Amino acid sequence: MSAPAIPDQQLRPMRADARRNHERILAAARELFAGEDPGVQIADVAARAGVGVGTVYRHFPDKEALMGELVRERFSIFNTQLRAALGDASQAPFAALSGALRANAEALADDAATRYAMMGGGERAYGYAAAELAEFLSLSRELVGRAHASGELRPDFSEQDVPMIMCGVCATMGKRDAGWEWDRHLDLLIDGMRALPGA
Amino acid sequence: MSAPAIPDQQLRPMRADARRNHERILAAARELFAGEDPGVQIADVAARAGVGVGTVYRHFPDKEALMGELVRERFSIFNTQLRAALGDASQAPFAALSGALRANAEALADDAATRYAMMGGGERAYGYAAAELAEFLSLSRELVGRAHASGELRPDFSEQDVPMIMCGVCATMGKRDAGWEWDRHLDLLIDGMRALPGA
DNA sequence: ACCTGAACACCGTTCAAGT
DNA sequence: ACCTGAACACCGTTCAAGT
Repeated sequence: MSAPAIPDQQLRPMRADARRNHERILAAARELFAGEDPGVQIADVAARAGVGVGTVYRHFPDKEALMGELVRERFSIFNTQLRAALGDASQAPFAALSGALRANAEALADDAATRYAMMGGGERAYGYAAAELAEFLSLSRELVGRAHASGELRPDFSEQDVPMIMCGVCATMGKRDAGWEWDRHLDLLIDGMRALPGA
Repeated sequence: MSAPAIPDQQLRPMRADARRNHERILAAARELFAGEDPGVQIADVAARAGVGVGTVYRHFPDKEALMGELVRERFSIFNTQLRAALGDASQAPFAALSGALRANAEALADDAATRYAMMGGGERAYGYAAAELAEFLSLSRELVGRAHASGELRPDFSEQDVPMIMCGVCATMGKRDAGWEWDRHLDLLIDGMRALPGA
């Protein structure tokens, strides 16, 4: 067996300097991916992190893996939000679902680096987040099921529509001079999710 | 003055062989961009078109310009569709707007190459389509205005929301194993666009 | 006028040498 | 164990030579 793809997840703890470098590389990637320049290079990330390029490749097998780690961490935070919505008994089921969508969208709107990774990392970047994606769908399924049971959600809405909505809204965030607002985009979608009053 | 960015639009007509090469390059790009491989190279496009790489660069100043031309042609077709919707007196205004959205989305769903150009061409690719984008917004404004006048459209909907919706739906098309359907995405948005019955 | 493709420049990735 | 950065490979782009 070769080294794990993401040393962060390996069984034995990393040496102190390696752990520090790992965090510095991720922090540098977040700073640079969030910037204006769409052509961020691994050498830039290494320089910003204060390490050699080889060290970046020791921690992340390729550029997509570095982006994939940002995606993975973001879905982990999404899942925390979905669990909070499931655990909050004070909200009606539809409000819990739509509120979780909005909270996740707001977090993503503030995180240009992860949007960069999500939009530009290719399919393989999502592969690194497979476990978190499966958990995301599972939690979505529970929230959607409750909202169906309460009759507030349109009958044909499925848990797959939760990531679909996040993907669509994410694509419209942070476009310069586009002239639109992502939160109104989400308003349209959430209103479209409601069960028809007469049905 | 240097040569125009897109020879297709220059004042004097191209020589017959140049025109044929121009079309062959675009056809090759469409075929390759629509394929599975996300890393299409200019050398691949040139080989498929049966020309040298220098010929590709003679017709398109860089890779983004080649993608931009696909975006430009697509918005030109979008505009034809919007004009048809405006000219069809048999439809109610909301149906004309939502029908045009759906027709354009269906066309885009069948055109993976242009989706590739739209998602991966960067902001500059849209610069090549500036005139068509302005026309798209102008036509959208008229369709949206009519639907507001008839009271069927939610009051805060603006013409900027038309490209926003197209962008969001486009981002969810053609994802392998994503488990969702773009046409249901559009259903949600169109239902969210309706004015509230009680308002 | 336009075409060609070898040459150049740039950037992702590797790996031999170092600590 | 981990780090470094020169070297390599690949691909976008240019340009001198050709038709």
